[in-house]
Order: sequence, then C-alpha cells, then structure tokens
Amino acid sequence: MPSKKSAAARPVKRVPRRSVLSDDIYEMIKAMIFDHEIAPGAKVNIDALAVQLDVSQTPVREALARLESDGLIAKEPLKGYKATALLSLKEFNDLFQFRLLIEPWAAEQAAKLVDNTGKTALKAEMQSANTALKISGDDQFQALTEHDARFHALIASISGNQSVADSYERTHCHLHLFRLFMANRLHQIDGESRAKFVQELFDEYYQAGSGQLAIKEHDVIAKAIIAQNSKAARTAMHAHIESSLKRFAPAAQSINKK
Amino acid sequence: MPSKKSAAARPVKRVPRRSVLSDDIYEMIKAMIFDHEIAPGAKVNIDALAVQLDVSQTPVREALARLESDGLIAKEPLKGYKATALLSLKEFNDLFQFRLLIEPWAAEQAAKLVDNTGKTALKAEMQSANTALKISGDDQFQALTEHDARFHALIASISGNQSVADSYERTHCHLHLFRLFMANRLHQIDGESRAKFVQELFDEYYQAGSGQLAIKEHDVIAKAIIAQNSKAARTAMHAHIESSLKRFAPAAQSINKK
DNA sequence: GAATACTATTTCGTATAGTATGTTTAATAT
DNA sequence: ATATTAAACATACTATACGAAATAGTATTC
Repeated sequence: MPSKKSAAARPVKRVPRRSVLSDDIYEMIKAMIFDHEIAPGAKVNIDALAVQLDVSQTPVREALARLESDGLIAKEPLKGYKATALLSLKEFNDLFQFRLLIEPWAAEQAAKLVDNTGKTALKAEMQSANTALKISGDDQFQALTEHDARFHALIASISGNQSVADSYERTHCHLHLFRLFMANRLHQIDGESRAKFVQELFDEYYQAGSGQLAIKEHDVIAKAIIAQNSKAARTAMHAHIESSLKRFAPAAQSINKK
Repeated sequence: MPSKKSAAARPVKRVPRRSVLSDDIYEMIKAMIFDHEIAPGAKVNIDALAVQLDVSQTPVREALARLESDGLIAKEPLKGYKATALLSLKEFNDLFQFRLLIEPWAAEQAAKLVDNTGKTALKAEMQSANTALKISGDDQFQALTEHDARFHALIASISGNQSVADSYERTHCHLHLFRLFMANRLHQIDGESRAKFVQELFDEYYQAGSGQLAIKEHDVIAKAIIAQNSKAARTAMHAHIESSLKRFAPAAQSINKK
C-alpha cells in the first residue's frame, strides 16, 4: 500500500470534484434563510426562486425537499413552502434541553479521545474566534455565531460518535439563534427602548463583564479537552450551554410577546 | 371563538387532504429500503425507479433528496444514489450510545408529564404488541419491529420535547435494525450453522426465557410511565436499550466479519 | 503492459406543457 | 349589507423530452 507521501506526490487527477448544482442551491437557500433574505414565516415561491438564482426548478425543488427534512422550511401540500417561524419560547427551551443531553457527553468523550489533529483544530478555531472579535457591527455577530457553530460541531466530531455529531448538526441551532437575534435587531426602528435592548443583548451575549464572555467559556472548554480532563470538559460544556440559554432567553421571550 | 364541539359538529369541508405524489413516493422508497427490495449498498437509478413506480422523475428526485437528508440513501455527485450500507459495528454502538443519551431522559419526562391521552395511547400500543406476537415468521419480526418503533416514538412524543422526538425519529433505528436482521436472515441459504444462528438470534431477541423478552421490557417501561414513576421509567428505559444492544450486537458483528 | 483515445452509458440540468388545486375577484341572491 | 356562488387567475405539482457533462468501459497505440 502506497504511503501518504507517495500518494500526495503523484499529480492529483481527481480535480473536477465539481459540486452538483443542486447542492450549491441548497447552500444558497440556507444562507438566504440565515441572513433573513428569506424572512421567518415568509412564503417561498419556487418559480421566483429559480428565476432569482438563475437555475431551473429541478435543483430548487431538491434543495427545498432537503431543507424541509432539516426543519428549516415547512411544506404545506399543494400550497407551497414557507420558511419556518422563529423558535417559540418553548421550542427554544426544548432545543437547549436537547443540547444539554448530548453536548456535555460529547465534550467528555472528546477529552478522552482527542488526538493531536483534534487539539490543533481546537486551537485554530479559538484563533478564529479572536479574529472575529475584531470585526464590528452585525457582521461581528454573524462571525461569532459561525465560530460558535463550528466550535460545537468540532467537539461533536472529536467525540467520535457520528450519530451524536449528526444530531447536533441537524439542530441548526446557530441558525435559529441568529434569526432570533436578527429579528430583534430589525425591530430597532420600532423605538429607542428596543434599540437599547438589542444593544444590551448583544453586549451581554458576547462582551459581558470583562469582555468576550461566550468566547471565554469556549476557551475553558477547549483547554479542558486539550488537557484531556474529561470531567472538567463535561461540566464546562454544561455550564456554557446553560449560560448561553440564559443569555438568549430574553430574545426568545420578546419574540413570543409580539 | 367557536368551541371545539361546534367546530366538530359542522360538516368538515377540509376533505381533500389528498397527499402529494412526492410524499407517497418518499414513503414507498423508504418501504422498499425497509424490506430489502432495495438492498443495502445497491445503486438506485432514478429513471428505473420512476418507471417502476410509474411516475415521472420529478417526484422521485424530491423523495431521494429527502431520503439522503435522512441518511437512508447516499449521494455521490455525478455518480448517483446508493442505499446506505448496513451499520458497521461502530455505527451500531454509536447509535445505541446516542439513544442512551436521550431516551432514558425522555422516559423520565414522559412519566412526569403524561396525561390520560398518553396513558391510553401507551396501553393501546402494548395491546398491538401482543397482537404482533401471534403472527409467525418474518412477518412477526417486522410487526414487532414496527411496534418497537412506534413505542419508542410515542414515549419521545409524550416527553413533550419536540427536539428530542425529532432526533429520535431521524435515527431510523428500527429500520437499520431490521435491515441488519434481514441481512443475516437472507444468508440462511449459505449454511446450516447460519440458519441456526439466525433462529437463535430471533428467539433470543423476542422470545428468550419465559418469552417475549423485549415486550416485557416495554411493559415495565409503560407501567412505570403510567404510574408516573419517573425514576423507574428512566432506569427501565436505560436497561431496555442496553439489553437491546446486547441482543443485536451479534447481528452487527457478523455483518462486519463478512 | 501502461497510457491514451474513443465510445457508450448515466447523471444532471433545462425547457416546456398540462393538470389540479388554491386564491381572489366579481356577480348574484338572500 | 352580508353571504353564497361562480368565474378568472395564480401557483403548485407532474410529465416528458432534450442536451450537456462526467463517468465507465473498450479499444488502440506505443
């Protein structure tokens, strides 16, 4: 069996690796949901979307079918697709309860099984978090949210359990949280008090106290895993999720009162 | 606002409720995977499938996109769809580990929150299990497997947490287990020893000891939930999954050795 | 015998037309 | 004026045919 070196040495012929259009469209629509180009609850017109993306209906239909399976879009037979509504307070709490069931375990396992590759990846991800902190405005929030998604997915992956990793990915929790936040953000225009609330929410989420609260919590988790301290990793993850729940609860609640 | 009674009294106009072809096809293909009409790892030709089911490619494409999202079918870009392979021993263990994370909690919550509707549903499901025991042969195994799927899904539903219920459903564990069993079953022809092994496996799974082992375990769980004894429900569910894991492990292992 | 060139098959996407259902508007009747 | 009915319109869903691009298999050449 050829070594990895020799394999890397010979010219790689498998270049094409062209992604299938259907997959690209899937990612594009997901992105449109993510950044509110498709608002929560908004109707999704297949034909219009196909025209807008300059493709035929076929790949759009496949993408929507997958998105429905993901729970990001709901289908009403013969009436069409709609982006799912924002999380209700109950759904929000349920989601975090679910995460509490699997993620502390995942962190514990990750600490037990992590190898050098995993440690390197964790360090790199924490670097990207610090980079994100230098951005400003909504873009920063998006960058931090994406770091958050990658960080948790990485740990689930290091845990070695594919079922757990998949189930985490499928929650799309970062997407839901980002939509909750942006929904509040977009209501800024409604009044000063709201604007202040949103700003406070943001500060509280990412820069409370001496700053970068969530990132600091990530740092604790990452360090515990790298040190292969499984108990510490579990408790740190548990604390982080509960802390994150408390930070986001006001956003979820205010939406419900609308 | 009209009461529920008056709403139920007037003739229901919402009769149409005609399912969309695309959804039917999805269920049909899933059923074909379930009963090995599409073998694990087999290639799935869209055109052939459309002809076989006597529909156009459009609904087949949507169905396959959803099935891929479910993890029941894998897509290789520009090469087509294939039914996913049987669970490897590792995947099998991972799946059960995942279930151990969420199902005991679900049972505990179910015991806390169950109402009369839930209790009635649980009793009805246990009745259907007894009915299934009267069937014979592979059909019995299928009937029992389907009861198993409904029973666990019901408890997840009673737990009240949609995220947990969804994540359980998406494991499609009953489908994977059934495929594992049938794969062994189909190898009966290979030799007497194998035939005996399969028979023993079956007996052990559903009729060990004084009989109906798994069903008895279900009964313990159901009774604990109905009695609203949450701790008992949790431990019973935990024991049941571990017991189930031990029963099925040989099947998963023998596949790996192939 | 290995690399290249050619052919066949298949996947993927497009385009378009037809049908069925939902939605809206307008007209009619109570 | 309200409610019911009917027609017009829009859209979702399905069918069908075609074409482009990649893969897989075969043959040819060195």
